[in-house]
Amino acid sequence: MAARSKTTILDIAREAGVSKSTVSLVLQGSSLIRSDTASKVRKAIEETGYVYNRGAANLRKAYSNVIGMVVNDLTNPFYAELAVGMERAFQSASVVPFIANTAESPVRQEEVLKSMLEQGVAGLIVSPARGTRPDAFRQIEAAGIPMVFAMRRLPESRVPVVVPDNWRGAALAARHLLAKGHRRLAFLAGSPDLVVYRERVGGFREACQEFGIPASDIAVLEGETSRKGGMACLDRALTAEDPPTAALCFNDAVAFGALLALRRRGLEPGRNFAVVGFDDVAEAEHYMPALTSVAVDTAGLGERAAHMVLKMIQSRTTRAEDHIGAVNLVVRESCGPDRSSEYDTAKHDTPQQGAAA
Amino acid sequence: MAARSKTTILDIAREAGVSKSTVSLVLQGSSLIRSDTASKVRKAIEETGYVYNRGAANLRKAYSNVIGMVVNDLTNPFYAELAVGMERAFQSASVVPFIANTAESPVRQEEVLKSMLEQGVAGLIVSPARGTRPDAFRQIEAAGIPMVFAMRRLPESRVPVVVPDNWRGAALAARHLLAKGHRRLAFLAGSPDLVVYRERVGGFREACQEFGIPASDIAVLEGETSRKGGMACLDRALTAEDPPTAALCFNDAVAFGALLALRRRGLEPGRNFAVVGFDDVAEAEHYMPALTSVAVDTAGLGERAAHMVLKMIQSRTTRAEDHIGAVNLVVRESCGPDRSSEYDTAKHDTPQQGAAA
DNA sequence: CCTGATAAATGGAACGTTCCAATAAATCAA
DNA sequence: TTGATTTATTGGAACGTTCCATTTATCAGG
Repeated sequence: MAARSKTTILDIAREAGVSKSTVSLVLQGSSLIRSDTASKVRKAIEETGYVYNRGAANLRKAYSNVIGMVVNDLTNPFYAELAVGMERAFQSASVVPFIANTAESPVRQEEVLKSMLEQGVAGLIVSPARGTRPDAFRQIEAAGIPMVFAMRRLPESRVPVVVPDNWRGAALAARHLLAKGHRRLAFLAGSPDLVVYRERVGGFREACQEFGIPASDIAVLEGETSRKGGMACLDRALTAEDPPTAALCFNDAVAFGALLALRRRGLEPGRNFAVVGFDDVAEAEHYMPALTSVAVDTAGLGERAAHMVLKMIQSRTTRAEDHIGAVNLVVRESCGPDRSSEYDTAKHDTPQQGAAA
Repeated sequence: MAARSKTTILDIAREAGVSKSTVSLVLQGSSLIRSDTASKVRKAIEETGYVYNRGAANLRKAYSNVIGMVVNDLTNPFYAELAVGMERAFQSASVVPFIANTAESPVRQEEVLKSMLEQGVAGLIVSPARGTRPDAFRQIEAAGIPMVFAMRRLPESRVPVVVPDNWRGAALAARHLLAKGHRRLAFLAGSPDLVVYRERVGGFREACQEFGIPASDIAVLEGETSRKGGMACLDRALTAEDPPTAALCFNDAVAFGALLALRRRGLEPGRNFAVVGFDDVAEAEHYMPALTSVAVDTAGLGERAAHMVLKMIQSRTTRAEDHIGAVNLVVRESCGPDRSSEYDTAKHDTPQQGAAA
């Protein structure tokens, strides 16, 4: 049914009675072309249903307008939000981001990266999958393609990163709990193969030390960083001989799981046990109880990463300075700051700006 | 720092002491090449850090291995899940899906589609943005590119669709509420510019009619299809002179909003007011109270859509039969099926399979 | 050792664009 | 009117691949 012959620049040149070069110039919006010829050409383009072949163009031009965005878990609203922030930045730069999901699989990640390379992306924003080998990006670096890591960093990598101030965020959260009088604390879920984890646990430990909490009174429990993992970790924490009274969770998903597990045990989050999350996803505000969490301005970080890679492309460099994003603790109800547990209008978060490290 | 000269097929031909044609053949895994020459070539590829230029290849081949996936709202976990289902299907077909987000903007959608066309996608899976004009896909259809709509359909379109059985799902849910004795019902959020909406409201009305409910006793309230919209709609519903006792929500996000609004008013969802959602996102099971919802097998539909477009590409057609996915009602706690409101171990959902229409 | 067949490798044209150098057309100063 | 300038337009050679038609190497069978 469809006329499956492709129209090229030559067809529309013939149609408009000009040369292919003229058409090309028009396509690029050159000012060298008289405006009446230009509109003649544009009309022909309109009529023939011509579609520009970017592959052919890139062959000659050696730079493209697509930027790859590789994320490790799209179903996590956190990463979706990151992606949205990036798109916002790209839109005004007339580049198109193509998103691909690795589902936390290094193998899949390799495929995806290869495909993006082959497609000729101008730059890359990557949130590396867990368990990524150090040499996974060798080829990209060799090709000199600008790349930045977002939200996650690799141990020994020279690739610039855009991450929140994990250490400070965790310390902030822990101090909040300590200031409320808690003396036996737990850190729930995550595992040390992620640098983020080490940073967050580091901040957590530091704050505990400041308050003179003996190491024996803090429990750091590894586990899956999901709702399920949170439930499991909390259960594990509470079965200890001398259980903690408060927990800092690796991220909000874990925190939601912890809250759920508390309820299941007949404990009331906020009153009997304090919970703090990390990331401050949109849902945190609307949870029951509303979750106290470390806000990292996800979309802002995404935007930042986008600008970074854009600038790198422009200045044809593969290096840039790391950006450590400010964080701040958004206090809501899950630590029971006020002893009332009414479901009144959630107090509006007034993000007191935190300084970057 | 980086050696910014690109290696081509000729470079590796020289390196391996063969012709470019041979290299090309090796790249395609042809059996015409003796295995020792092949491995010689592969070694050269390895050493030089060569990256295949798919743009150049497509120029000659006129078919590509990328499929575009255009979704209207990535931050909705529902669509993210859809995307994941699609990826699963594509992975085994060695095609790479590139995801782009339109954020419900027809303008952005146009840009994104144009870009994908230019990039030479072999096929397209689209969940159209709200307010998409009927001729938005004219160019794609003219180009004869296989396309399927997922989750949403356009009023007068011949493009094949993969959607859940919205009508039946809504009817199922409404009957559930009616069977529980509710006689004043509301349908919350959404608006008639979406075909999905009309289908769901249709099923809802049909069920009410079956039970002989007068039209004056059912309230259909339009509104934003978000948590916020849900809260607003519920508030609106309850201020009516003779308020409903149960609501079917356009989707789960709306339902979560409705539950929240109930709590804010001091009402207990499940006991004082029944709420049913639609889509059954992962979160529904873990909510408090666990949300009764119409399950649509999102990932399955995504997979289905992927296979559909794959098949269309293979058979070079632009037509296919619509797929209407089976739905079933997952009964949890938000309609208070049992009058106990304990937070005990959530009853495990036993999805009694519903037949397709 | 040759013949014919088969297997393996190759050169060249094409794909649709951009860009440079060159030409043609329009404009201007004298 | 003419040459000098400026403004518009154009052909042709790339870009990195595939694929067809050839050429060259390999191998049986006589």
